[in-house]
Amino acid sequence: MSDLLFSLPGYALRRAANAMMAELAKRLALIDLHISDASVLMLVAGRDDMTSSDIGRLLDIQRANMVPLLDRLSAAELIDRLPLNRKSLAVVLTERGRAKLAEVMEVTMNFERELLHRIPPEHRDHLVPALNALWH
Amino acid sequence: MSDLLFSLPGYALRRAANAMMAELAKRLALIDLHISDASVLMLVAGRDDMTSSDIGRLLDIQRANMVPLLDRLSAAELIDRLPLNRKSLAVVLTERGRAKLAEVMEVTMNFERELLHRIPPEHRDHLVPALNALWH
DNA sequence: TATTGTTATACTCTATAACTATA
DNA sequence: TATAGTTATAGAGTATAACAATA
Repeated sequence: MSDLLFSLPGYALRRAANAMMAELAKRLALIDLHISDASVLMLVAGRDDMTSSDIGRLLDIQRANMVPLLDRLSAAELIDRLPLNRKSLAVVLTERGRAKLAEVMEVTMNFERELLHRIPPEHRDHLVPALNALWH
Repeated sequence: MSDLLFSLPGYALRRAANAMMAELAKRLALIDLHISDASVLMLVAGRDDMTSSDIGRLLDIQRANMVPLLDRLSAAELIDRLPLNRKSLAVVLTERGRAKLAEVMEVTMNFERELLHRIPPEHRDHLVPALNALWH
């Protein structure tokens, strides 16, 4: 029964995700970002029409939980919020935000390359399609 | 750049794990268990020599965080704690714990079967080996 | 009526430090 | 010296309800 647990796809998925997140969080902490911060910076890059609600829907983050996240990015002067109309605000990168995004890209791309490299070649190309089938 | 995020293995891993955990948590809540509770029940099944520290090491849960978890299982009378020596306690299933384990197995096996079934056949057998390479 | 942004709140999971007692 | 069990605490992520203002 003990061994059964470690053979379950769900358990392997959980442990792999936890290990990956812990490692990525450490690397992003070196540039003073949370994982969700980095996702938001990548998502709004080159756009000027994404609202807080839009971002939340795309990243599966509740509207209410976007508030402290965007406050944090705003306090670090990485984003501005520009009125789209009298109700909505667009989240856009500042100059400093674009510079930080370049750091995010370097950390992320190195990390993702190392991640894939740990997977035996015969399984490598199957991971993303298999994972996407579980949440798309 | 926005599209890049959704193509990253790390991001797919995170979203797939979150979706899986949310679904599993819902099903286990129907039998009044947290995900970690179910893991512990499966791990100690048929054994009488696993300490809290042993379980924590195997499941990657800090010793300190095992305390409320085992207190919860103990309060539900699913486990007993028997002295192994004057320092350590073995976590063992009670009669009620063995009955609950049977429910856990039914929920878990149905869930894992459905999970695998969502993955296209050509990718299915690659998921667990790929995931295991990321944390083993 | 539905949606946006927000406040308040609570719960789970996780991480660290420190302490006592025993190996 | 190292390990087991525990307490206390803090940070991070997440979920829900409610509100005012605007679409």
